[in-house]
Amino acid sequence: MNPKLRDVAEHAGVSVRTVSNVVNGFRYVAPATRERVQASIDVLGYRPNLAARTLRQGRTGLVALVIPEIDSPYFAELAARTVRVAGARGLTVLIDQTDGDAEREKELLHGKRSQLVDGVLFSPWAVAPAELAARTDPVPLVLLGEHDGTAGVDHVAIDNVVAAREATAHLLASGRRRVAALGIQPRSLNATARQRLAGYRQALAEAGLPADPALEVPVGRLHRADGHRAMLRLLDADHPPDAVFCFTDELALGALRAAADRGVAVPEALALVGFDDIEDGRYSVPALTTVSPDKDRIAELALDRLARPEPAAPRSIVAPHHLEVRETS
Amino acid sequence: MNPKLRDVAEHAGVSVRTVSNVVNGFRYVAPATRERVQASIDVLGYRPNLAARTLRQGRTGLVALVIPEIDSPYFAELAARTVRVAGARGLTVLIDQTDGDAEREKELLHGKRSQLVDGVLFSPWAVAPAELAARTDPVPLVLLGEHDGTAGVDHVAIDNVVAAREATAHLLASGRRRVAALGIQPRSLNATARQRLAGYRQALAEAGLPADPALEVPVGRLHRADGHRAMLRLLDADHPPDAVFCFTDELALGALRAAADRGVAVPEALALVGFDDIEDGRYSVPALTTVSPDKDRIAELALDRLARPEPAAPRSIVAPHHLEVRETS
DNA sequence: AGGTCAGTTTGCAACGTGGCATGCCACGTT
DNA sequence: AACGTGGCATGCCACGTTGCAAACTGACCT
Repeated sequence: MNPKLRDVAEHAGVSVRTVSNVVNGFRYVAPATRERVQASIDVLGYRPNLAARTLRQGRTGLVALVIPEIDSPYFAELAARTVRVAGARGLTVLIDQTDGDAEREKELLHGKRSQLVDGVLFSPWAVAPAELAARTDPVPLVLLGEHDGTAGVDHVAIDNVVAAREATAHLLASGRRRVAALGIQPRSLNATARQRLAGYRQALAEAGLPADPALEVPVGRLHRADGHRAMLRLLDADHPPDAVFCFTDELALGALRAAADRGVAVPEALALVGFDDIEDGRYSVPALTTVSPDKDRIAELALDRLARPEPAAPRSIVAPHHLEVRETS
Repeated sequence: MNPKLRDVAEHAGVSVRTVSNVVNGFRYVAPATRERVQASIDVLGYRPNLAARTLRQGRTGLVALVIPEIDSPYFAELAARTVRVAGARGLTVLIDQTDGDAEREKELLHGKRSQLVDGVLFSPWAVAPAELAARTDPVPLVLLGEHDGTAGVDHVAIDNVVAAREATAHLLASGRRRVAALGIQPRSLNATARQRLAGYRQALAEAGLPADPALEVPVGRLHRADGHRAMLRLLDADHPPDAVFCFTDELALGALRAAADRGVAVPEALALVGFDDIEDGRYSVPALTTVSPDKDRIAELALDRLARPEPAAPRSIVAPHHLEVRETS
């Protein structure tokens, strides 16, 4: 059994309360006492029991990060930054992986981790806005990435519509005329994909181009395999595009591989823009042009929001982004 | 304030203990009672306080996963699998990121998370074996990937020496004669790098080739940028290699990019083998030949080991791996 | 009738900690 | 001499839960 305050107290010949005072750096402890108690702590190897402390003071120092998949590079990078920022603030991050499963998301939304965490950073995939609005769990929640605006919930995200418009406009500016959008989620409530599609269409409209349904390409999920498959189909079809705006870098990397499979030169015959600025895209051949969200800022803003002392009115916070032009465009 | 057992008990007109029995699925609760209590739970929105539960029963249901960087794809993939396997066993994973910092690793090793977690999965980077041996913290620990064998600690890893030998032999089998090893960690205690180097040398020796110090290439860390930099130097030097065994896929992807920068054809003029089988390598152009550790198995074995009821004698468990031959060799 | 037993419900105590209020002492002030 | 003050140490209690053991019920058996 681990030593407890009682054991330390007996060893040092003081009361339990005094040991607690030493542990918590209470002001009025005589230096001699403090020293003696500290010595006992060291000798016995005492460590505060976090469960008891938590029970007593009602806070855990834990934050849940709920994401679809930790091994998707964008989420991995976001998680890494979140853990780092949280650590600097004395918080520990606990990861929940939903695999995009609506049931799992619902559970977590409605407090499956309640009482265990001081806050939840939630990156939804499948869950409906109504579900968010119906939330009664008192633990603070900040939505990451989803930005649909209907539910009265805090969220932090970049402006997906603007970013998508910029990315598409960038492709159009280089003279491309058949620009596809790859990453549409037909059966999903995913707001992000919808916003990126909207931005894409805006850019086309501004360039006086009609939206061509054949160029709005749906995918199952947003992985390399999906991008690869979809791109092969596009390239094998009658009128292949001369550029593709991919809703994620993973899709784009899959598409890039498909172009290589078909011997299509990138960027000469086919330009690509991705989204997320994952590390992989910097070293792909050719290197991937992409929309780069400021992930550090997202993590900081989200944790700021969680740390607010009292329940404030829900806010939408927009994180910065920029277009990182590399070799695929 | 959240409702507690007391509140539910009053609402349902039963004792606190009975509510607890319902919550925990205790056998001997009359169906009618159970139903009534459940109704009260639903009405009040009761959720068990995990801190109190933890305090009472001494277990938290949390497992710490201590890794250098969550956004390194290998660790991201390992983390994803760990979270999944843990979830299936009713455990939650908490991520600690050390950034390879020895101090941070030491803290965590010696129980910074003690009392908060039921076990620690530890993937060390900088920490010395002596530090491991000196560990007194009673929380079960399983080492991942490090396999130096001196410290009396559980660990799970693939056989790095054999894997490295196979990878190198594979390159030699295709007629390559100047095979470099990329990923040596000169200033680090990292056992993994040493084992992979040993395997590489074994393969050379078996082929009757001398070890050439110029072909044993050190790097700072194991990222794409390091592989890129080191490969550029190799290619720009007098006698560039005709094959490279990279100690991680990330290094290999950086090297691949360097080859593209210098117009060196892969695999014709330069063959590459990586290590880790990360998703990126499947979609790179050309796709990366790599040593594939069975990450699912590693996660399972490690959690098995953590779950052992009583302190057993420390064991080294070897997880399976295989060589995944793709296009770079 | 008394005994046994499975099923059901309950009260008490304890997990280890920190908030609170209070006690105690030495010293300086009125 | 009485009083006030600041520094220091302490005891009691509650946080919400579950283990334990006991108690009660009715049915069934001897």
